[in-house]
Amino acid sequence: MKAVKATTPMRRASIGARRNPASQAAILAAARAVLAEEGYAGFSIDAVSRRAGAGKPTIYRWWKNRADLLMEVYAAEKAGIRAVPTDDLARDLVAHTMALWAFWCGTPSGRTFRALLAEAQSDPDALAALREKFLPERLRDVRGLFTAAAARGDIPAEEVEARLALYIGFNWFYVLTDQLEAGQASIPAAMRLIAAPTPR
Amino acid sequence: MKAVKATTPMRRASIGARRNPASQAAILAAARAVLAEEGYAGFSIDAVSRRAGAGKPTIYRWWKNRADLLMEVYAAEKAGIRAVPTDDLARDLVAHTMALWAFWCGTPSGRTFRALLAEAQSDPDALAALREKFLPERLRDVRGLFTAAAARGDIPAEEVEARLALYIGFNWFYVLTDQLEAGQASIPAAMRLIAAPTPR
DNA sequence: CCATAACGGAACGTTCCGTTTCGTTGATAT
DNA sequence: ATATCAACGAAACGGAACGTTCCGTTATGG
Repeated sequence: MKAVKATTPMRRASIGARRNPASQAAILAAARAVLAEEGYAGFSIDAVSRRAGAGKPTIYRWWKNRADLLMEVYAAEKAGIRAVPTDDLARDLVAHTMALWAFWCGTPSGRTFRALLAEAQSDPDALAALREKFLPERLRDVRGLFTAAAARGDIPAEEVEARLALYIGFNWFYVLTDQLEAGQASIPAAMRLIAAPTPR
Repeated sequence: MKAVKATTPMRRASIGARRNPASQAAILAAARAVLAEEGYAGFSIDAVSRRAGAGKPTIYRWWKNRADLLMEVYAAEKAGIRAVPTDDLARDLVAHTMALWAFWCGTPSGRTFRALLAEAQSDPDALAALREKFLPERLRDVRGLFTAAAARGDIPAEEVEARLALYIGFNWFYVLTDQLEAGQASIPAAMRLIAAPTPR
């Protein structure tokens, strides 16, 4: 008789001469879980591979490196945090910031984001991808808040970049120091300054 | 006959039953050099050890881990970038920011700082040290600029934290994305906003 | 029906961590 | 004078992770 249950019951074998989307999904889910439970320190390809019940070659068949996987984990998690401008930039920024921080705190995404930024400091390719692809995509909406305000004449158009940098940096500071909870009190004042009408 | 030049000529041997400050200096210099030439990616204890001509145990005799070494490298490099308040917060901030960015660009310190922030994302001890010791020390001066402005009544005292966070984040954003050069143009506008007089 | 390619698993060689062991060195205490 | 002691550089350790390469299995598509 053939070996009883020679293969583990839930094994996700080949589906033929093409990549199995179930593997991709399982790997993404495993990466999420590892980041949620272990943080960036425990996030290793081996750990994800083990957890997903997938071989490492399968991971590298879908993503070219760790940073690439991290970015897709983040993108996949990012629920539809949309930001549509009203007529009050400060109010829009406060609302978006609260939603973003809740997203960072309530999902593994905060940790994913921190891992991403850390990875970009040691991997030039990751930094380039972050700067030229990831950030522009992620910041499209919030940039829209500023350009809309500039279009209304509420802020000078030539200050959009500076104000956007202030906004991004503010968020990064709190997430990178793991002080999102304690920093919430600073949000309204900070957003009021960032959204301040053109002075003088 | 005994082996001619059995020991390398420049070897830095023991100086007796006490730690050799020359070793510490050599290690710090080597760490600087590695960071300058290889960046965070090439910064390994092994590389520093090789470059310094020092044994790894000697490194760990002086510093308890990589993050600890990184922080001392940064502290050792940090020339006296002092910030003494005048009567104009915006002007003080612009001046300090220009000096800081020049320091980050003109020395390995920018890379050291990025390495430090990255290290803190995977090492909880490093994050705690960053938050509770490194940052308060490094930010004492710039915090002084804000409290002085608050004392003058130029900004509300209860907004010091929010404005400081805006300031720190602004710098972090540009250094972490390696955009210090391109971002200089944003400094004046950003500092004007951060230093804006209490609204209304 | 057979070539193809992705699958999970295992092992590869490399790199790095932080630690241990070793023989050597030289200031200090006896 | 000499024994003690701790730090020194070098080398090697065990463990972990990287990214890659094989392997036998699987099932599709030509």
